[in-house]
Amino acid sequence: MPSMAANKFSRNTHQNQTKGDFVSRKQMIEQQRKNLPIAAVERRLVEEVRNNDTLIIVGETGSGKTTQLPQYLFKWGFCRDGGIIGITQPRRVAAITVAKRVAEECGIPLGQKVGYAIRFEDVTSGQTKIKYMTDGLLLREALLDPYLSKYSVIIVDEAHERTIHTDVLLGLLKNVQKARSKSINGVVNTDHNNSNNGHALEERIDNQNDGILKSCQVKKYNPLKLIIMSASLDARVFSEYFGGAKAVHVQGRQFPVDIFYTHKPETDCIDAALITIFQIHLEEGPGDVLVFLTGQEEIESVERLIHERLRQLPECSRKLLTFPIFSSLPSEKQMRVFMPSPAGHRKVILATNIAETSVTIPGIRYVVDPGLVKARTYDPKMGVDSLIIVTTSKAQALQRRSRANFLNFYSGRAGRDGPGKCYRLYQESFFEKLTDSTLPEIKRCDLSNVVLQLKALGIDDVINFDFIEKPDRTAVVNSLWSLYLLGAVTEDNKLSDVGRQMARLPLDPVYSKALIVASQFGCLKEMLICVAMLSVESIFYAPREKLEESRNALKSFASLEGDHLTLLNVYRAADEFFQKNKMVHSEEKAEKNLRKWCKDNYINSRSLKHARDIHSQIVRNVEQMGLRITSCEDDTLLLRRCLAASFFLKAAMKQPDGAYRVTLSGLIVQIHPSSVLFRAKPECIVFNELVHTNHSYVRNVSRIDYLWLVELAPNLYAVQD
DNA sequence: GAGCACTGC
Repeated sequence: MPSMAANKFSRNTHQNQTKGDFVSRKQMIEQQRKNLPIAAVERRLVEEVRNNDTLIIVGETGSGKTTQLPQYLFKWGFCRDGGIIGITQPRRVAAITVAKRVAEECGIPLGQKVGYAIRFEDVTSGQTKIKYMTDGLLLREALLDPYLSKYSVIIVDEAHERTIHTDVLLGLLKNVQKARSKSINGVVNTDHNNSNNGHALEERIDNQNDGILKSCQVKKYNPLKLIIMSASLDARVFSEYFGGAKAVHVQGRQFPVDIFYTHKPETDCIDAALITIFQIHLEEGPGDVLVFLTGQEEIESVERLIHERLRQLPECSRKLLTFPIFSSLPSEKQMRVFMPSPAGHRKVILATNIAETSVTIPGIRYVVDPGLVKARTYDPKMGVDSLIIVTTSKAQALQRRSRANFLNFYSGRAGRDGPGKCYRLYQESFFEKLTDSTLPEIKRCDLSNVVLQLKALGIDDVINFDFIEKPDRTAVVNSLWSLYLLGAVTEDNKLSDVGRQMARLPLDPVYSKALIVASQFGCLKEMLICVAMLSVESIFYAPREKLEESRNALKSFASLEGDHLTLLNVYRAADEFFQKNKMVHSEEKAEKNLRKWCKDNYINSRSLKHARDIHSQIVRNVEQMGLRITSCEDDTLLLRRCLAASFFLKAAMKQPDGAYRVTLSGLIVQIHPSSVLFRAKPECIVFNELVHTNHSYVRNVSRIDYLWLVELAPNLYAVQD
């Protein structure tokens, strides 16, 4: 009996136990590594990397490419000249968990040879040779070290996801690679076809610091090896982008999943999902169910309907438990999906696409996929974000199917308990019509930050930048225009000194500018808090069943002057509570009490923590920039004038019918119901977010005086007749 | 009267 053996074992001395565990664990890891599909092609892969400056690796999930390839490259000498192997991930959790696993495989503590770096957390050291990080972080590093000189190999993982960071990074790396190989050959590129950006990088280094270029000519950077890893159905896009780079395929290993389609099109997705859930529950063998829904509202109504129908079933068939999960759900409630179901019970997890990649839930055998997703789109002309429900791509459908990882969890062996099952609530012919992959993010979001970053990297001609896929031209032009209005670029489209300062801050350009404006107004202390709070997801948490309580809690922080001052009040109250606690308790205990305080006040503690982290980071940033952090104390009028001076691009005037007209675009909008000004309806407002859902809503709103706009942004505003 | 998912020296 395994459990008895374990008991006996634990009675051994501590030393023996550790040693015994260590040896067996080590052997187990060795065995697992050898069994990975990628292990069979180690030598070949290393040869391909040696022979190709850029290599595309297409590996299905379960191939082991993310954990193994960096170790192979290290073993075969790709760090010999002191270079580092950098591996980028689109998500923080992935960077952390993979780094931990690789350190364990190497049998060394994390942060030595193997480490990771993400925002707010750097677990690397001088010895680190294999560094996992987020792609956004590598972009930031490039601002300080345009040649990315410490890396000998950069691996861009999950490139098929085509996040905005990945796309910008690919363009940048292409330039860096070109510039570094030129530094060796000492040859000026005469290839006019594509020389624009490579030159830009050199010119920038020329202009900025002769020392760097000289040292680079002397030092002669090693060529940069680039590896693009993708699980894409189609490697051609990457290969063509990198001048016909070689692509190799690595086999994956997935647990078998049977796919079922409907016979006819479904008109009511919620109803179809419910029927499927109960069909699985009543007719199928053990295993939990994962249902993909579009948002919180849909999740909550499906949950209600499941409970209603359960009550109509006989007692013995009611052993079904529901667990919602979506991003704004507080962490402790999110965690519930990981609890094993009580004996004899089946779990149904109702999830948004958070469960597609970000959260891996063990024990799922059945996936229900209605084929829909709520996605963000952006209208560059109006500056409006929209959340619309669209069909998934084929790649998304495959990803959802792969979440049926039941066997992985219970036995680690395929085949023993039969395959997983994926129920697609549409017809097979419908699947064939889906697009291969999701529209890259760069085609559907505001680009002012991307444009600012590229300019800070010395790429002035952003419109002609060699993107893997060009963003909408008007989106780039409009970003340039708003950066010009913010004073970040000059009339001849060059980065200004203010723009260079703004680019150093890890914030939306409008918020970076607000800090600079606030330092002139003497309210930087307050603006640092506002901007940190505006940079995170919703601070307030209002569960449907406790709407009244949460509304009362909000009242104690609410300011009649607007959401910005309300957010400031929340931050100050939380900070005061925390500081008082720290005087009598340990830091850890104080943090725990703060989480409790958040819960009592219907505040999302994860969001608040994030805001506090951002706050301390940008405080350091502005100090380095030499800005003085002065406070306006209780002069909220001054602070609101500063908000007007900072957010003048997003102002709106009340109309006779109570709606608002956005001053620059003419768009008619409503104040979002979550705003403290929802009922007050002041004459003139500034706001930070414009999202179209059922209506066009503005969020994070403050009351201002129209005359302030005339005074503080005279180029755009005149006295009204 | 309402909130897809990520990310930043």
